[in-house]
Amino acid sequence: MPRVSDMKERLMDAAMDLIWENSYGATSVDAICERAGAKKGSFYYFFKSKSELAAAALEDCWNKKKAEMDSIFSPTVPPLERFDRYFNFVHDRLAEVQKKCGSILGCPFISVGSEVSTQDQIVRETIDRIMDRKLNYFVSAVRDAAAEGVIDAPDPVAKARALFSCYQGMMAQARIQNDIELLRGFKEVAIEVLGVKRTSAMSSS
Amino acid sequence: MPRVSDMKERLMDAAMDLIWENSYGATSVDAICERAGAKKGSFYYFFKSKSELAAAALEDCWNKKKAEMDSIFSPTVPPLERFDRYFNFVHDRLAEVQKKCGSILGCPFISVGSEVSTQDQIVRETIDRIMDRKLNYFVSAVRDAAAEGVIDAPDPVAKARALFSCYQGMMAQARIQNDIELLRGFKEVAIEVLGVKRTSAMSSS
DNA sequence: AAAATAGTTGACTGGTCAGTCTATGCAGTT
DNA sequence: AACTGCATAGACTGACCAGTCAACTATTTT
Repeated sequence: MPRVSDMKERLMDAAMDLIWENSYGATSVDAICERAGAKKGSFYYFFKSKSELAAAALEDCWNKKKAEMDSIFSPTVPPLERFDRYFNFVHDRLAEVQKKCGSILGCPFISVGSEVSTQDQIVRETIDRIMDRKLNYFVSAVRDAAAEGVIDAPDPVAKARALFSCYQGMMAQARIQNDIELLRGFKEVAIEVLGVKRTSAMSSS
Repeated sequence: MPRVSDMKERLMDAAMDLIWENSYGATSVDAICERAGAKKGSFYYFFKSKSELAAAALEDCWNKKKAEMDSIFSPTVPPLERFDRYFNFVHDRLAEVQKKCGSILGCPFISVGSEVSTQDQIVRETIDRIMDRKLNYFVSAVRDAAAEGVIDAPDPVAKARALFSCYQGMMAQARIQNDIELLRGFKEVAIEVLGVKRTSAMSSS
């Protein structure tokens, strides 16, 4: 086999960075190439359009996060503690990114999804799929919590979806207001949304 | 005084329609002009940039909604019923828009806000202000509900914000999935987030 | 070393973008 | 009829946009 290249990776990473920080519409192919150190030709050698690259970049971004998600939402961890760990993890990650770029960027899937949903079916469907996979971690945790009797959840999917939406909403607001403090108190909101019984609160880290 | 023109209004309406249906980035000044039946010269006679028009259009959109909000959230209405009416109102409105344009568009402030927050301070601040005013309706209702004893709310602002985020998150998801059904069951979520006491549920319309 | 595969280069195209400018129309005032 | 303030017209600019293409380079296989 001839030489191998990491350019495809670099293009996806560059795209993800720029799209997350700015937006899909405000990110040009030229800008992506510049950041990746690629020329136009290379871009269109690996991807047949900007929208296909965006879909690939989002998918790739998810795949990189997946291992961490599996660890945080491991069935060996008590279900409510999974949420606790997850919210802390996201908070720390956003704070870290803020140091680099000066802004709270929130969840890229929600931002980009809202932006392109009516215009770009490829990207829309990719995000739809990713969000669904993300939701499933919540569903399992809610189910396990109900099985342990720490919450009541006659409809675990509905309850998981409620918590999920709530979290996504908070992140969108945090991005708009550029204020991470909104996410700080999310654990209390989660307890209320889940309807955690008074005897079995989450750890108070 | 010479002739009066409704062109400024028409430009704002056209901009709002296009931006809500597509996105800020995907909406060109030319497209706005075409829909408003205006020429470039008129556009730049009334607004000094695209971003200033967007801010004006969003502000104008809010002002048009304000009267309806005042009526829905009137202090003469029992506090929990205010939420009930509001969620129904938004649901019906989104369903109506869907008939015209084929998509569930969600909340324009959240979508546009997430899109432009890191790039356009004028628009960002406008949306920030609007969201805050919107939140205040929630805060008053939560306070009134607490005063009546139908919920416990040691921190009414936090509770209102939690419900608000939750609702915004659901709308963002409804847009991405193009599915209004997500909003149908929001009343039950609201009851849980607010922690409504079992004796005082919302009306079951 | 020749061939084949995998990746790179950068000039180029044609269209669209936000924004500018000068000329013009239209109504009420003097 | 001339003046004045508001509003419209639409051609124009130069930057930038996504995407194309034919020539080129580097590595491995035969």
